[in-house]
Amino acid sequence: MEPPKRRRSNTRARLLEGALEVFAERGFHGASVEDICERAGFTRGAFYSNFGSKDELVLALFQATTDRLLGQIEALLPDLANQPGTLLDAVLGLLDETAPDQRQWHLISAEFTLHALRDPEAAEALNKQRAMFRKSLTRLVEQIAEAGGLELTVPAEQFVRMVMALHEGARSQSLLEPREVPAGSLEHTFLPMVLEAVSRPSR
Amino acid sequence: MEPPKRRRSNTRARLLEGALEVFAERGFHGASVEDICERAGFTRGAFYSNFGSKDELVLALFQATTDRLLGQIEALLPDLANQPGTLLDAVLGLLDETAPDQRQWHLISAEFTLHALRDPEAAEALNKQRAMFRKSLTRLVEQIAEAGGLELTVPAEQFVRMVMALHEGARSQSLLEPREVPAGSLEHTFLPMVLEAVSRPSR
DNA sequence: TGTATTCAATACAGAACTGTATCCTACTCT
DNA sequence: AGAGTAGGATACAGTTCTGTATTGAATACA
Repeated sequence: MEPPKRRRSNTRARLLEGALEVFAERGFHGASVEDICERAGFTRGAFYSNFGSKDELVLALFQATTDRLLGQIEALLPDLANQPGTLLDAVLGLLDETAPDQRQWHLISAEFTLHALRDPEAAEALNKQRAMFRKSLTRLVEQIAEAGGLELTVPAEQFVRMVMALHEGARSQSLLEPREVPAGSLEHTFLPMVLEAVSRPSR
Repeated sequence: MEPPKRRRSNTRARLLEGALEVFAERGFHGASVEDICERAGFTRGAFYSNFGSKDELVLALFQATTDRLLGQIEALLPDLANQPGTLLDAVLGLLDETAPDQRQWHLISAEFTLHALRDPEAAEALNKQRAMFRKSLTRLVEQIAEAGGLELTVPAEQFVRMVMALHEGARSQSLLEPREVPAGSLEHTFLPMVLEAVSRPSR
């Protein structure tokens, strides 16, 4: 058998993964601890040996996704900043590649957001995560703009907020009506216009 | 005492109202039938005398909000279409005035959407409601554009989809960070640019 | 005025869920 | 090889929730 530490952390990881799936399927309240354990191939004994409560699991899961997000950004940023392609390709690429499974990620993300809108502590955690993500995107925008000889007429962060807002709303529509709103269609139609409107050649 | 029919429908209305509040506070799964009854000032007897189950209540509540929305739109459209103001003022005005309590409406709306993303039947109902709302907005846009001598270079419905997506994402940010993102700020900053980009004087 | 009916309250049965306490198994370390 | 330990399974207690069945009160109607 495996050494115990690796075994334990593996169990924990599988429980977190199971929680991600089950939360996406049924929501936080709708998913029972037993559902999660079953999905991960364990019983509640394993769960309470790794987490103090369901609430604690939610926090841990949030932290885990935050860490994963951070790691992915660090891995992707250098490529996107230097490699060819337009500013928007880079920004939308980062948004998409950090959410490999669009549907699951959106469900979890919406669930977290809803939770945060009701719980100030969760809101703080979520806002920190979003601020971090936004900052990465903002820097990416600034770098590419400068490299391309462009100057923005609004703060880059404001522009990024707008992109994130549109992306979130558009994803919701795409998931609800995949035929009518193909993924990314709204972004690709309108964001070039916005970028055009807020940028000019730097002197 | 009241005549029984009025009494009954009043009870039903109060239960729906209570459900709206409690759902907004705790979410669908988090709110128990008893919570809802207590909020409305009744016991579960009243509830099961008016609704067959919690699921049925959710459907009824959705239908009720849909009806309310429809009524409000009909009341507002004539004013907005004819009275002065820009196209964007009219569109954003309609979006805002149909959601008097931004926070509660967003919570309920997000909850419904999440529900619909997991339940095809709910998705169909939600899509119908959204289609109706979108159609009203689209016609409003078309009317005002024509009256103002403007021509859109993209389908009006596509433009409206984009406005709705941005509005939804922006509202989420505003509720999470009211100080950093005042309500409506993203829309008012960027939508004029988009409109400028997709419209031209009609020949 | 008396009877029937409607609506909501109360009492209750059954299910599901959380969290705890105990036990068992497999690995570690000497 | 044998003792100790950690991780996970099993069994259980207590709570909470949904939904039903019954009861009581107020109104309509004859």
